[in-house]
This record gives sequence, structure tokens and C-alpha cells, in this order.
Amino acid sequence: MGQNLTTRSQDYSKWYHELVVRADLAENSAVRGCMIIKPYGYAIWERMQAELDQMFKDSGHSNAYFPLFVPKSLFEAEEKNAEGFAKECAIVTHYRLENDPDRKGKLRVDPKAKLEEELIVRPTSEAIIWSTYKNWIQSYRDLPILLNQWANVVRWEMRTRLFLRTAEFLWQEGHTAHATKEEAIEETMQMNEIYAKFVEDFMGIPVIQGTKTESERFAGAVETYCIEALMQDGKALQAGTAHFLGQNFAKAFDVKFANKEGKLEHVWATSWGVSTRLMGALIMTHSDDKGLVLPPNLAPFQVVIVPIFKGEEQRKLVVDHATKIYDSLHAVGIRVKLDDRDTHTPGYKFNDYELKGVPIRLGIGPKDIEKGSVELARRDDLTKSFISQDKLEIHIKELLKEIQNNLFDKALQHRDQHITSCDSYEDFKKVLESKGGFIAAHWDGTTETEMKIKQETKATIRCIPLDFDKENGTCIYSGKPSVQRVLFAKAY
RNA sequence: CGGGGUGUAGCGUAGCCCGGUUAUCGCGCCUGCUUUGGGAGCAGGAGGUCGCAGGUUCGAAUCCUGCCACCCCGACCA
Repeated sequence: MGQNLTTRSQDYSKWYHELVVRADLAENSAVRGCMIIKPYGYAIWERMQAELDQMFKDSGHSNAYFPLFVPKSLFEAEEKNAEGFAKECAIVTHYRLENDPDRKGKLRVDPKAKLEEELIVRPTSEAIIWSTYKNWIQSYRDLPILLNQWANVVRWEMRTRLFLRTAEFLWQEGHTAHATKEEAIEETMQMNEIYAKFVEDFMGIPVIQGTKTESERFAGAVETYCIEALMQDGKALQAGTAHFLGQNFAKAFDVKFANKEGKLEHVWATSWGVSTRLMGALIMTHSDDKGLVLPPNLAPFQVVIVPIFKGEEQRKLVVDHATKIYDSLHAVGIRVKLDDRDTHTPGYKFNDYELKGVPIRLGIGPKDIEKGSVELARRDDLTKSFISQDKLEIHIKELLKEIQNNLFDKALQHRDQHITSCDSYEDFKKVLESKGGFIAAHWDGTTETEMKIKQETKATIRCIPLDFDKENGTCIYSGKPSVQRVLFAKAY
């Protein structure tokens, strides 16, 4: 066994070890490249789900659910999409096992139970959804369709990496159908904007919005919008994508609608998704050597109360008092946990909640009860102070906001310090090796140049940022003219 | 799929080269007492198909063959 969770980066390996093995976030299962998400890790995912789901609904979307299996004939309908995923599919070929006559107590696949048509375990659901939309859409009155599903998908990657690239992962995928190109593009950009807002405001991770180059684009998309984040080790991570699919899927699945003039047109499509990869982004953005650091907006509990006592008599006194504090915080909507277990020492709990990343810890013992104070420890800056129990809930509400902002600001500062403009290839390579991070450089717009740079440096174009100003220059590699800088980085 | 590595208790490991009593140590777990304001101490205890299958041998965790799984590097990718 000896599950080794290290990766290329030393720092990252430390986090994995701390967080995955000891923080009970998750651990690899026996299934190749899959992960078990333990309860505390799942609680974080549930927080993400809850917030995102509300944002989707607020922007007019509804949830639905489609099958896990995609018949091969449907899967291959959109050529580029099929080609893009063909090399990483799990395929169901049989539907029954039988006793193995040669090995007692063992099972084998029943050769008689071969499926007429193989089923693909969805790597993404465009195919099955568009073959369904075909039957749901006749008229412009049926549009738009704005659906999302929370689901698991399987991509049989050659190489997996916990959280960032597991063979099976949880995600949400939105699939929308529109009457016009403009409306579909607007939807794509809106969803990318929602992702950016969620990741920045709730997860405290600053992102750059942009579009992907042709080679990095989703298979079957006309344009891929994305949010890119920068991890503490200087590597970039794609945190979410929103695709404008044009009419590619409508044509592949023959989805037409009658417009107001009575003419048939293919519908316009989008799809968008974020996954449990975001939990990896969270870990790699905020964590330190003591473990996870959770932004208050996302934390399953924002405050933990640790009572300190000796003996049963004190325990009752202190826990009664701690319960009152719990009630006052709970009453104003703070997610709070009171850990009154007597099976673990306070010191153990202090360390445990630091590992779990709880933003604020309150310690209360007999001395505090006498003085009317409480010990408050912040996870973000690891400071401790004694504060009055008076108006504690108001103070903590403010502090949670402050911690949320502080985490975002720290990450933003780190990110901005790691965006470097380079005007020569020499400079580009030097910065990439020594400092890492994003490099803003001119590029001639060709896939050929992009590939050569990738081969030589391992850096890829993360995105063409939406908010970069137009600026004439020359490509750092080919010397050909360029109208805008793009962002390069080594990426996960 | 190529190259390299690892597999011993829930976790981390020693032993393997050079075969030989009852398989080492730490964490964790259980019991008791003392503890409890930063991962408690002492005493006692439980827990093992040494990845799987063959082979060599009087004797295999150790040597040989095959298989499997996992990790790292590459190609591929959210």
C-alpha cells in the first residue's frame, strides 16, 4: 500500500499529505484513479453545490438529470466531440456475470450477454442531452432551454491526479439551447461570469476570464470561455469553462425549430461546467503547512467552540456556558459547531480544526467564565486574542467578512505578483524557470507557434484574457505581428 | 502505452543484497489509573493470507518465474 500522494511540486505534496491523509478530505480508493470523498470533504462540496445551484436558478436555469450511459451511435454523432473523448472512455460491453466453471467461487463475464450496441459511460453529456432536446424543440416558443445537471462523469485518463484529474469526478454541467447566436454567446459569457463571481466571492480565489486558443478549446465548441487561477506554486489551473457550441450539436443531432416566419433553423447551443477540481484549487490556493484554510463563505462550519475543563463539575459549567455562546451565534446565522467531546484533549482539537481549516476557533474555560472573555484564534493569520463575550456575535460576523476578504486579497496579491510581461523568448524562458506564474506575451495566433512553445518550455496558452487592452506587438517566438498579449503558464 | 520505482497491521515503516527461533519500530486502536488553556503520561493488551499464483529449498517476507495493483516521469487531459 503506502499510498503515495506526492506530485511534482514539493509544496503540493506536503498539502496532499496533510490534507488528504490526515485531514480526512479524501483518499484514493482501490478503483483506478478514483477518489473517495470523506464526509468533511463532501460537506465542502455541498457548500459549493448549494451556492452555485442558487446562482444558476437566479439566472433562470433548472436542474434535470440524464442517463449515465450513452449508446455509441449517439456518442459518435458529433464528430469532433467524439474524436476528442474517444481515447478516454469507459465502455460497457456486457450486462451479466456468471460462475466461472474453471475457478470455483469466481465470476466471469458471460460471453452470451454481449450488448448489441456498446454503451459509453458519459465523459460529458452533450450527446445524450442533444438527442433528447431534438424531441423537445419544435418552435421558437420552446426556446430557450436552460438546464443543468449535477452528475458524475468518467474520463479514463492515462494519468490521474487526486482532485485535479480523477477518472470519475463530480460536476455540474449546464446545457442550453437558444434561437439566436447572439443569445447563446450572451449565455456563455454570463455563465463564465457566474463562475468567476462564485470562485472569487465564495472560494476567495482570484481568476482571469478569457477564451481558449483553438488547440485548447473543448472538442466540438466554437469558442471556449474559461476562468484561470494561479496556485501558490506558480502553476495555473483551469477552474471552470463555458462553451459556445454554435450549431455544431444541433446539426449533428438534427435539432431544428420553426422561427416566427415559419422557417426551420438549427438551434444555437452552450454548455458549461465546474467540477470537484475546484476543491483542488481551494487547497492549492489557501492552504499552509498546518493544513487546509477555508474561506468563511465556504466553510461547513465557520466557528468552532472548544470548551476547556477539568473534571465533570467543571465540564458541566463550561459546556453550559459554551452552549449559550453557541446559541447566540447560531441565532444570527453563523455556522457554528460546539465540540464538547471529553474523549479528546483541547490541544488535540486545536490542531484538528486547524487541519480542517475552520476560520475561527473559540476557546472557553473556567478562567474565561470568570473574566467574561473568550479566546479567539484566527485560521488565516494564526493570531490569538482574548475578547469580551459581550456582543460576540456582532464581532464574529465582522471578523468572518474580514477573513474572507483577507484570504482573497492575499491570493490576489500573490497572483498579481506572478503575472510578468515578457517581450523576448529568452526572457520568457528565464521567467518561466525562475519565477513561474503567468506570462503576458505577444503571440502570432497560430497553433504551430503555440505547439512549439509548449514542446520547448511546457508552457501553454492558458487564455486570451477578455480584459487585456489591444496592443500592437510582435510574437515572442516567430516575430510576426500580434494585436494582443495572451497569458502563458505551466498548468496542472 | 513507453521508462523508472514500490507493495510487510488502519497509517507510516525496518528486515530482503547475504534464506534459519515467536516478522521490527512509531502513530493510531482497546483496558486501567493519573490527566485536560496547543496533538497527555504511565502500565498492560489486541491487531499480520509479508500484493497474488507458481517454483527452488529441510526451511522463503528474503532467491527465481508469471501476474496484479499503486506511485513518479513522459504522451493525453477539466
